[in-house]
Amino acid sequence: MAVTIRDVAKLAGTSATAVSATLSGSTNTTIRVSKETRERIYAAAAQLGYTPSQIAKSLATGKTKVIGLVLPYADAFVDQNPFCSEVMSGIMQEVVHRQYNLMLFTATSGKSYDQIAMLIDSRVEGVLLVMPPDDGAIFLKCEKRRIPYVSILRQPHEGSCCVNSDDYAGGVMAAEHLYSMGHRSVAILHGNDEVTTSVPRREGFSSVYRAAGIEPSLVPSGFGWRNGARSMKQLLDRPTKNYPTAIFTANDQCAEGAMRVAKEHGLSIPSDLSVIGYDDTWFAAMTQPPLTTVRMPISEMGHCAANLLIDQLEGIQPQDPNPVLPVSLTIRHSCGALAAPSTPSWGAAEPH
Amino acid sequence: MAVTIRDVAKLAGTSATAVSATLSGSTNTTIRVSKETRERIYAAAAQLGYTPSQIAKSLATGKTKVIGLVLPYADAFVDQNPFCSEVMSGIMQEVVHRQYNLMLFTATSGKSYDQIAMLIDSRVEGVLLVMPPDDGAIFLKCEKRRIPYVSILRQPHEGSCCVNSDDYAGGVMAAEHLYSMGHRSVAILHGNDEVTTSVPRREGFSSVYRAAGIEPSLVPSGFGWRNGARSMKQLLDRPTKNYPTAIFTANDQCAEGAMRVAKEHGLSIPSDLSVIGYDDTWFAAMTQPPLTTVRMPISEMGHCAANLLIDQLEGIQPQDPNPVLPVSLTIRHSCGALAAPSTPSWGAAEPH
DNA sequence: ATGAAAGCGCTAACAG
DNA sequence: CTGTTAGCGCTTTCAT
Repeated sequence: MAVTIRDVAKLAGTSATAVSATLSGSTNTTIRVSKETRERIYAAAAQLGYTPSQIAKSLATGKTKVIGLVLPYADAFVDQNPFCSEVMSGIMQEVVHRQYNLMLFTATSGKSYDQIAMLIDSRVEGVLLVMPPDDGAIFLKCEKRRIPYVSILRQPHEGSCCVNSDDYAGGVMAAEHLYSMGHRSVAILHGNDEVTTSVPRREGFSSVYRAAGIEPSLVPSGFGWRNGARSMKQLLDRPTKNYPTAIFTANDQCAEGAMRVAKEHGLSIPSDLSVIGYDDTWFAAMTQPPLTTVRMPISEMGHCAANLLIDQLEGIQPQDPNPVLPVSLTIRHSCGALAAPSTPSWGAAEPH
Repeated sequence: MAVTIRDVAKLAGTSATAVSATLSGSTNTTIRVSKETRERIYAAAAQLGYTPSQIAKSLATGKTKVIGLVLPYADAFVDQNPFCSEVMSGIMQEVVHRQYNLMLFTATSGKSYDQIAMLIDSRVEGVLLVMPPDDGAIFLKCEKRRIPYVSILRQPHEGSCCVNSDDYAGGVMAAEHLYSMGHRSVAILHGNDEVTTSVPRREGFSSVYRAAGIEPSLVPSGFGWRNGARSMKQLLDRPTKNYPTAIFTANDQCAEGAMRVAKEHGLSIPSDLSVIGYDDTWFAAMTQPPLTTVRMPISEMGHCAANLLIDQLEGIQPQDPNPVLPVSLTIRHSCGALAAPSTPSWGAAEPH
């Protein structure tokens, strides 16, 4: 069928071994081939249009050069959020750079994250897990089969790498920004606690306000725009004097939903209400007004995770098994200084 | 190392052949095993925690059950457009449903679409090509190596499947919608001609207006919001009487850019300007006002392409090698009837 | 109904 | 420097 290493060897008048050593570029062999035979081998290979069978190579070496990427499936998160594309993009960069391949596993509507575990087989040397469920069956599988894995967005666990960004610092940054602009009555539209990022973000945010004796108002929300819209409606159902002057949202989509409702309600942003998002995916620049948001280094996290995993596969000890990447603040136009410090009409801080 | 078929055979007191036949579920063998041995095999396999080596299986059978997905890389298109996520999602659905696996190949910033061709090897039984360059080296490679492929968004070519949606009809729908609302002076912010969808869309659109003796004004634009913004600025540089009352844009992002500029310029949408987008990704519902847009059945196209490819791999002749999926119109709030038919102040049709 | 043996295409010891 | 030999783990005739 296909042209094999032996066909090449025959044409070049040499052995399969020589061809293998020459063409596979494996360094650690004792095999050496003279320049001349090498030339003949190249020529023969070219003439025959030889392409090595990665499968046979994998079977022989036990290495596949393939890593698996497991993506979650949670409607709003995956479907309406550029997050996954962006991590994937970061991962891809690194994967091609280090000469690996990516195999994709997604929890589609039919299959849950755990069912995917079943699909991971010997073809995959290691896996990248994005937002894995904390108690996922997938971990057991990987451990039993001794498949290394690196998680993205997961609480650090003993004996495995987890790549995160500094959510607490992100919350702090957001709070400091709002506080410095004079906002004293603020609300947090936060994601649910199962998502690892939710708690530290709101803790970081709250810590700043608490230091000033203010307790931000907590509004359960989520990572889709509908969540933001719903939460904003709740906020607007309060008596006017309890309106916050600024809100810190679960992510950019949530911010959009909240802003939309606020605008429909006649508030203008940022003069009546400041809104700060989270993530800073491309979408953040698309809102109206463009969103001031905490930038999570998403593609960098992808890079980092891929690197960590491949290092592990190649026996390199990771410097830091649980890197926490820094976040930053991207200032656009959704936050503004409080209209006039003399007019605290919009509401006062909610006492603890 | 790993537990093999022979370990299972030994424990079950039978041969590798029997185990293979039992566990691989291959139908077309002459091998039969009695219920009893089968039981013992299952038990042994379970006890040992046996998992078959797909690699060895692939080497033996010549089938890998893996298809490759090749994604393009064009900044605005991939980075700021949910299109890729949505096709991928459609593809994944079908791929897992038909028990295949997906291997990802992306043109990252470093590698062009054609360089990716080099990476496609025997591990992949077939490939899915999204928006391939029309003269891509990848086609030659696939043909030489006899790897079946199916393209998404490519002009139909002899001897290969191309999945498209009905761009011409999409243009017609958009035009009819605007025309029926009274718009007589319209502009098309179109994508560049290299992208296969661009021409039929604007042809379909124009055909409707031409039938009424009106030639839409053509403004070169593109698939990113910046393109839309730039084109809108150009439009606004015209003398006021030449302003169109409605525009048909390259896609939803382009529409957003155009709307933003229009709004900044003091126009309100849709009362001063109607805007119609294309694609209807989730983003279309996020704009302000929410966008009326032509819905391209993106994930369906993914489904369709995956199906076509897998059919081919399994020797099933495709009904239609070049399916054209229907589009539809999603009406939101960016288009409105012309203010008053008696006030054609905004401009008149541009004569051909 | 079952097993032995011969590969799939490649790599890696080991001998020359 | 180079070739021979023996697998990697599975499937598949072909005998039994």
